[in-house]
Amino acid sequence: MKAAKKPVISARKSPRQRRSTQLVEDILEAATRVLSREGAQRFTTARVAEAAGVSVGSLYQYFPNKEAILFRLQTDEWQRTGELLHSILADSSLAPLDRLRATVKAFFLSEWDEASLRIALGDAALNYREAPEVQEHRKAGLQRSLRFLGEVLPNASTKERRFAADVVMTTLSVVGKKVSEQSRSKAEVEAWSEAMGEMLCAYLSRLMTGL
Amino acid sequence: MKAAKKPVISARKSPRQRRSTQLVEDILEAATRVLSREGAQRFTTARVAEAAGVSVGSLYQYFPNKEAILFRLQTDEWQRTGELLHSILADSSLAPLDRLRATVKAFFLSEWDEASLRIALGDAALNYREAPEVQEHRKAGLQRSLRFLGEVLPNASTKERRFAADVVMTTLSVVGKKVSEQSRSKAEVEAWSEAMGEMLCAYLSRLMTGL
DNA sequence: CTAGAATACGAATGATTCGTCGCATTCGCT
DNA sequence: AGCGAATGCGACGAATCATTCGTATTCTAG
Repeated sequence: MKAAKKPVISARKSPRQRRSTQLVEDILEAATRVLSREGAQRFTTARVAEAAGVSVGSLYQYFPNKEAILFRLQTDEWQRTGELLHSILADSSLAPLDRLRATVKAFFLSEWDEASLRIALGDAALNYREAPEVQEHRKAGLQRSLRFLGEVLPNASTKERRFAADVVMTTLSVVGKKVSEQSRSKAEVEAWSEAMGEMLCAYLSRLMTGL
Repeated sequence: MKAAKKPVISARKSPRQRRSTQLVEDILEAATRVLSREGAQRFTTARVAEAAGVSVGSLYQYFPNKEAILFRLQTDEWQRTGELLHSILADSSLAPLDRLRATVKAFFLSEWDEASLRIALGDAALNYREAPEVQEHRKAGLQRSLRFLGEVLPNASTKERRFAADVVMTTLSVVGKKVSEQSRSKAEVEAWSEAMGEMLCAYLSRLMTGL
């Protein structure tokens, strides 16, 4: 794979007047619609602009390129899901492993009911896979799950906990994605979420006793 | 996602003379090189043809379109890996769960040492995700793993075994892909393969006792 | 009210790519 | 050798896109 030119992914300039603020919102909303309805392949600046009732030129006033729009959508999505999951994982009214099960279920259902958007976002992510911004978000997500693992594996070293967190979170996200990709019924998704919940709990249980 | 025009993925015509047989081989070999070196994004018929020392026109004599070449590469890959994994999973000189561990390890290492090709093939797969041919291969792979699950879960119903096989195989393949995507050292990949081996074994063990 | 800044527009540009078609060359066979 | 079929060629048409830039419109401060 040859080195590609470095992509700019951050925003171009901030809106200063009210109309332009609205314009950026319109663009993001339209981008979501286009992405979810047409798929990553057909996500083009022209289509987004049209769906937003805005001209391409205006779009480029606030986003340096197409990827920036996609990355923004992805970031917002990560934000939302991250908060959802973390709130469940931190809820101390349940036993730790039950929290994990609940988290898995919530995640799978959330992926499921926005499947077309999530799938398209995933497809689009190929374009900025190696961007440092992505690594940042990944690390941040891992960080947040570390508190939970401290609870479950109090005797493990930090390194071991980091690794376990990585394994659990990666498995969760990647299987969740795959499952929602194969458009299944809600019942099937729930069955999968239970299976994965059990699998992850079984793994952690083994680590708990085995360390 | 709007419906796209149906893609033709099978071969166009079979070579009849020796030179054309050679030509097809050259094309496939070149396609592998291009895909692995340039990535899915830059995989174009022109580049493949040039790398093969062949004209685009000739290429289109034997492949109806670009996807057909990619799908052929993917199929060959599946064939090889499928056989590798199945041979390990069926080797009765080891305890079942140890066979599973060995399978996981073999799979992860195999993904790892051809990472750039596997990644690019995965990226390219977006274009024919829903093609029936893909489902076929998926089903076939699942089928082969069922014998193993019969050994491990003799008391489970066929339905339960099918589901468990799906869960295990999906998790395996999808995590393996992700891990090799984040170009890691061989040692890291081995650590992951052990972790996933343990995770899958822990899951199956729980099913064995829980049913 | 008005000037100048901010914003919006969208046609034009340049780059890529897929797949085809008419013609040239080579092969296999008698 | 010589004929018809198979094979190989690569310029070309058509399509799609990302991004820019000159111009028009709208806002805001004074």
